[in-house]
Formats: sequence, structure tokens, C-alpha cells
Amino acid sequence: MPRVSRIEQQRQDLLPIVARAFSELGLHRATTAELARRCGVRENILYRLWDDKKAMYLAAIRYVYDSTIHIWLQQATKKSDEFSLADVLEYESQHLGEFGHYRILFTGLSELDDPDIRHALARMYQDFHAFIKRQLDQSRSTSGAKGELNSSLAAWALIGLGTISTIARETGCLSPRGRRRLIKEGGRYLAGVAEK
Amino acid sequence: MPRVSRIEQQRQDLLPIVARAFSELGLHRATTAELARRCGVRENILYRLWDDKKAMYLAAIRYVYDSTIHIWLQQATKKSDEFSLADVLEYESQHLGEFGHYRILFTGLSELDDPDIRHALARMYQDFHAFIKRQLDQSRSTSGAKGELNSSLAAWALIGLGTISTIARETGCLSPRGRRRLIKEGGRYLAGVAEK
DNA sequence: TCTTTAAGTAAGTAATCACTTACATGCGCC
DNA sequence: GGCGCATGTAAGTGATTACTTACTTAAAGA
Repeated sequence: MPRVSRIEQQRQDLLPIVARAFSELGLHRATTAELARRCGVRENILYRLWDDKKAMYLAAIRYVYDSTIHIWLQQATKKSDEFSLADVLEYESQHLGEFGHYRILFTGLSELDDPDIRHALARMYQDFHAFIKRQLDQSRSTSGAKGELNSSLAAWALIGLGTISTIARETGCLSPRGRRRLIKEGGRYLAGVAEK
Repeated sequence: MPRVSRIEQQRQDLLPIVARAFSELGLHRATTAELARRCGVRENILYRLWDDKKAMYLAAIRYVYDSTIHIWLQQATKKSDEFSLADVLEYESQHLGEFGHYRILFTGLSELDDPDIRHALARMYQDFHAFIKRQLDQSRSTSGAKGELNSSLAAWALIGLGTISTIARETGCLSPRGRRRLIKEGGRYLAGVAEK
């Protein structure tokens, strides 16, 4: 037999580059030519890895979720073995959207008529929500605090806080200082966790 | 002198149709041909009213802000002469995004590299924020309540709440019932206003 | 009635872009 | 070595789309 296929490996190698391109440029302006250029390959190579441009975008959405959760887990368990929501809030207040990944969602939100894109986004938001809610429940049970807002609603509101923070950052309609306060104070208020 | 120009009038007549098209289809899929079709005119008519497609979109953004504020004021002063934030929250929990206008923002958020679009969105968010903060300050001063979160941060968080609610609605990742609770309970918690 | 110009019609155009096709190259096992 | 297939290059193509141009119609004041 001849050479073994490296397609799966190449997909994994190029996905971060593709995801970043979608985040920076949006679905429309991230042309296949531009994606190929950034990846250092020709267009048809990309079409050997994914069926079409939409498949590239859907893969990028998933990548954003995976890498964000990865970073959060890393941050939250840095000081101790236990996950700390406060540490995540602290981290996000400093670095929110640093990788620009969140912007990939905005471009999808204007393509919701496509069922595949809608489902991919819905699943992603639900996964984020489930993750945050779980951490909320955990941190509330250990601290004994009981938020005034139930953890599910609080988790949604926290996602909303992150979203508007990103929007404010990207549009420049809120100072970096104000944005940090928003994430930190707003986040703690919503999470209902005790001050550190 | 021959006929008097009706251009300004026609702009006002067609703007709601144009705005709705952008909201429903997004910037990209709302082609000039489709815009003209919905308006019942030919494309070059639109180009006599606006310089280019971007100008149509920018006008639509402004229209969304104006009409939203208009509806809010109507709702909030329906029962009494005084503006009531609680009534707006109640209204939004029922009708949020009913006109689909909010989606016009998402498409702009993936075009932030364009300075005109970025500035238009930034100004819009700041105007919304200023409006909500003002109402918060007013309702807190009359009720005597003092929120734990300062009114500026609370206003941003409320916008975030509205944004994530719309996203949840459009993607279908939260039930209508859950969404209503989110707006109502989350909104009241953030506003720090007394229960009715 | 005649002139002027706003308002509308119809067709076209240059550019862009997702996606394809045809072909060259070289790795790795027989 | 030589065969088979993964990998790469280069060019093209049909469809879409923002925007234009050339022309017709008709309103209204002189």
C-alpha cells in the first residue's frame, strides 16, 4: 500500500487558522481564496478536507467552543484542583475575546435561516449554558451561598454579559476599564458568589 | 418649475421595508435586487435614494433604534404618564424581537472592520445604554431602592440580557417560557427595582 | 400647449467568489 | 525499480451581485 492518508491530521492543523479567519473576517469576507492563502495551500486542498465552505464554518464553530472550554478549565484549576468560577470571571475580565473567537458567532447569527448553522449555534450556546450552570451550582453548594436568581437564569445572564462585553469591546463603545468592571462586578452579582 | 421632488418622502416610505429585509435576510442575502422587489421599485430607484447599499444599511440601523425607543416609550407610559421600566420589561418579555429588528445588529457585528458600520453600531448601543441608564436612575430615585450594581453597569447587563434572549429565541435554544422568565426575573434582578 | 425634469423601465457590465477540472509530483510498499 | 495513490499546482467557470446606463413617461408651471 502507498502513503497513508494524513487528511485527518491536516484538518486538525488547519482548523485553528480557518477559525481565526472566520472570526476576523466573518463568513462572507472570509473567502475560500483567503482561507487557502492563510493556510498556505490552494483552495482545492480545503475542499478535500471539507465538503464545502459551510462545513468549514461549522467545524470552526465547534473549535471555538472546544478551545474556550479548554482555556476556562486551565484557568479555573490553575490555583487549586477545584474549578473556580471567580477565577474564570477574573480571567475573562482581563482577556475576554482576546482571541477574537467570539466574533465567529456574530456572523452565524445573521445566517440563522440555514438549519445547519442554526442547530450548530443552538447546541453551542446550550453547551456553554450547561457548563456554566454546572459550575454555578457547584460553587454555590460549596460556599453555601444561594443566589437570588436560579442558576439556570443566572447562567444565561452571564452569557449575555459576556456577549455584550464583546460587542462593547469590538465596537469600542465602552472603555476597557469599564468593560473589566462590567465583567467582574456584573459577573459576581449574577453569579451570586461571595467576594474573594 | 416642474414637479417637486418627493425623494425625502420616498426614503421615509421605503426605509421600514428596507430595514425589515436587512433584519430578515442579513446584510449579505438582502441583495439590492431583493430590496427593490420588496419595495416594489427597480434597483436604480433605491440608488437614487441612497448612495450605495451600505448607506441603506446604515439608515436601517438608525431606524431600528428610533422605532424601538418609540415602542418602549409608548409601552412605558401607557398606564401612567411616568415612564415605568417594569412595564418595558414586562412588554419585552412578551414581545421581545417580535419585529425581528434586533437581527439587523448581528449582521453588522460581523462587518466591524468597516468604520462607518462600527461607528453606527457603537452610537446605537451607547444611545440604548444612555436611555436605559436614565430610566434606571429615575425609577430607583422614585422607589428609593438602591441597586447593588451601579446603574451604568446594570444598564449594560440589561442590554446583554436582551441580546442573549434574542439569540436564544432565534436559535431556538431556550423555550419561550424560559425566555420570558429570563427577561422578567433576570431583568428585575439586574434593575434592582421592587417587585410590582 | 410646450418645456423641464422627476420618476420609472429595462437591460447590461465588471467584478467577485464558491467550487471544479486537468494535470504534475513524490512517497512508500510490492 | 515501478506501481498506486495521496498530495500539490494552476487555471478556469458559471452564477451571483452591486451598481450603471440609456431610454421612456408624465407631472406641473409658464
